[in-house]
Amino acid sequence: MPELPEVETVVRSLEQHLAGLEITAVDLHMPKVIRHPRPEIFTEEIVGKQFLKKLGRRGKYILLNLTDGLTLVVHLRMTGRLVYCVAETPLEKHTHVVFHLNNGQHLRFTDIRQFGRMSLLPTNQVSEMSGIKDLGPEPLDTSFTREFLKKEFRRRRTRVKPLLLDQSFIAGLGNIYADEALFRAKVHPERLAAELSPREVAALHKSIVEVIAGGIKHRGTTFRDYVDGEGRSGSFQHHLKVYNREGLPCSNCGKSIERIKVGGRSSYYCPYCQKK
DNA sequence: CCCGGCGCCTGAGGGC
DNA sequence: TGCCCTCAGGCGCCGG
Repeated sequence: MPELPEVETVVRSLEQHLAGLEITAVDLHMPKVIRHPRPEIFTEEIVGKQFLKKLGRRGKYILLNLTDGLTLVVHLRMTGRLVYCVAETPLEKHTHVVFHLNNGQHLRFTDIRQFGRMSLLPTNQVSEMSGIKDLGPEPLDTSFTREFLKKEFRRRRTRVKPLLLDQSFIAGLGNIYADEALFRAKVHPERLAAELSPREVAALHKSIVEVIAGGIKHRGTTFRDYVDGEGRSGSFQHHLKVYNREGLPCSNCGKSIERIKVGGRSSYYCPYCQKK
């Protein structure tokens, strides 16, 4: 389930391969993944364009910048993969889009669950795209300050876990990194955001930044589906303290990690270290 | 504003 | 070398 660190890793790994390459043809095996424009127009417009040196990311959205002022926006959702590979690589099952490149290689989009989507639009319209327009600050941006978190938490009437998953509040956190950040800050996922102490908010701010930076440093978390732009797994799963660790001992106190539903999502936490 | 629930999908894993 | 059911969770959408 690609979250900010996974998406950032994909972008960085693709950047070094795609710069300057031209898209010569597109095989569209699953037209519904193209959200905009209509599939036929999509192919027509993207063929002949080259990837720029600098690709981008906003929240969990991959921004593949192209010549002629266009950007290919890709969201991997749950099981999507965007991988650069030699053309001879056997077509993996669930390969929905193949971009042929002028060096004979491929950029392939595969997605078991078919939730992932892509759009082609003018670069200057990306920030206004639905899904991107309302994103909150990037956790690693200078705009994501302790004061921002304090101010926003104070006026929200919701529990802290769903708030961390709300992309219009902070961009890029998903279930894994939200649970890890809460554990490291010793905050119970069901606590009301407005009721956190200044000390807790400060700790949570710090732990969000640390856990996201740690995820990027270890090239993402791979449980099953996630790989980077070269098909390589990440290793942050070895550094997780609570996520997917139900019944295992807490690294801090030794008590058993528990799983509850908060806002309809699994939340892993330590009932001793993260008191309600 | 805020919440819960559904739909989209496939495959893994548990119970029997 | 089964079968059925639940669940995994990102996001858009809908209704209360």
